[in-house]
Amino acid sequence: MSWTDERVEKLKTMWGEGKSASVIAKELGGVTRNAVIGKVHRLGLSNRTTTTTKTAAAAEPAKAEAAPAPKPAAEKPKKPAPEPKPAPAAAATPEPKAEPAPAPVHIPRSKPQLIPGQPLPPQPTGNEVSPETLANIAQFEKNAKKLTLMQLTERTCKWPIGDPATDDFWFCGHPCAAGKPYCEQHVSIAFQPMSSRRDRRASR
DNA sequence: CCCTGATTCGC
DNA sequence: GCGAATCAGG
Repeated sequence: MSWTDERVEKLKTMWGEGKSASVIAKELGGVTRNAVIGKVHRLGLSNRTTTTTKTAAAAEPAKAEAAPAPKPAAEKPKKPAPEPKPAPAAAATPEPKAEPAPAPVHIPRSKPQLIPGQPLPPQPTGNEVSPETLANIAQFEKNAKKLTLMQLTERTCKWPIGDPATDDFWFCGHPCAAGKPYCEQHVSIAFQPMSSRRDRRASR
């Protein structure tokens, strides 16, 4: 696959829309995310006010060019227009920038609601758990992996620990069973068939 | 571990 | 010019 005009244009458009390189690559097909990024750089439409690195921007303080554009007198009467390039991509970006994800985080210990029929509302219900188990969990959480939201995957326990309003907050991060959102420890207190709560007393 | 973009360098 | 490999941040 080569960079035809159409493909380049699509690349420009999508990049302008803030799509990630991998998404663009997938969309275009036949190219990798690296190819897309490489092309983006070659096209000169790099920084998009996005995340990551910025080492280049930071490491660019000592670059004071003395001769930006001397252009004294008529040299090349090729174009009377001083600025033929209005940079449409940048200009056509209203940038509403609405935060889509405020904090879809659930609070572990304060949700007495428990619907048995629900397929996957594994909301960590504040079920009454045996003190031992609770202490167990507490100890367990103390040496959790303390993963950040970014680091969570399908295989990491997504049990929130601490106060989301403070920096004293992280996710368990222990490996979780296939399909389960939490590790075994947290699964055990996450969904309790509520019948077990009654049984628990009987078993003691 | 997963993702992001940035940079390098052989082709 | 191209893009895989690598780097670096989150």
